[in-house]
Amino acid sequence: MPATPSPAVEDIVEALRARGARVTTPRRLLVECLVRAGGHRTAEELAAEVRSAAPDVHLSTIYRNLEELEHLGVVSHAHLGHGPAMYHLATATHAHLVCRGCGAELEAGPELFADLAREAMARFGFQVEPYHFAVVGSCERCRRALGSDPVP
Amino acid sequence: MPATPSPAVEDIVEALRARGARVTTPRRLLVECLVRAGGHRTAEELAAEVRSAAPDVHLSTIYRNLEELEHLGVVSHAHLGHGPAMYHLATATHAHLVCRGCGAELEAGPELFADLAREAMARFGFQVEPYHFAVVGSCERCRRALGSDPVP
DNA sequence: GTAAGTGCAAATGATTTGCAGATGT
DNA sequence: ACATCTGCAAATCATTTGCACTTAC
Repeated sequence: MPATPSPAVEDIVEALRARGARVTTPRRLLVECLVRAGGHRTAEELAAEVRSAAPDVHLSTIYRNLEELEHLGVVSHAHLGHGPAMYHLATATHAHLVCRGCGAELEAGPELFADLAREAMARFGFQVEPYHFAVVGSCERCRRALGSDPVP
Repeated sequence: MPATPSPAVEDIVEALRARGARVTTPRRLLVECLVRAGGHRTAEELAAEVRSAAPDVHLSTIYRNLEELEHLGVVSHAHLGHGPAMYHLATATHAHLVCRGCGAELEAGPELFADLAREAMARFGFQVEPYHFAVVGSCERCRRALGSDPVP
């Protein structure tokens, strides 16, 4: 009973079918969750959301489908810290600044990495994808709280 | 029987003692390994090296000591991919570019992140430590091999 | 002597895998 | 029909923790 089948959902389902993959209930529900979520979710969170519509869907099914969708290029995942990976639509890709002190996450667009990307390409022929891992550091508040780092 | 007690080892051992920590055999051996290694090592690799001198040292002891040394500021660790964490002396800190295709690692100095760091500070008051996670991307060879990415 | 450190075994958390049965096409 | 998917249980991998025993100081 999902109210409004988002257009994006149909596009993705279509891509799955085109690939010869089958469109099953758990798979469709997962895609709907990802589209509805917008931002990033852990596999466990996605499983919980999917289960609210189909209680028997197993975590391993979520992982298998996320992997499938990742191969398809529809989904990607990022590691924001020591916890579980975060999954999101490839279209919602963005970099993260994560504070080591309080865990706060800041989102940043690709511009932040423009210079880094250019340098890496010029010096190493290396094409940066700055989205897979977070950039760790400390936010203003935490630096003040600790007071240990004399800001350069 | 370690041949030449590196000066750095003694400095670190001294710092441990100053902190009230005890200087045990596994601890001293671990510090020696880290100094000798220069580059990064997994906990498992360090355990293997330590065991060649003291066979009963347990992995958990290695982890506990790495944590201790990290609190002391002597050691830090980085995540270069989906495998285990890499540990190294804090003085040997550097950023990594890891190729998603072939796993090749390139080391880069802090200059690569100068612009990113400045921007993050200016825009978010966020102090970047670009060493905890690798920067993922693809090296020239892999991009050519796949041929899929028309380089911009 | 005594608290910090150690070895071991068992727990944890995230993710993966093998397999028998269910299901989309 | 038949391969693909799924649910489940068990395995794996990196890391952590509880506990009784050692050891540095």
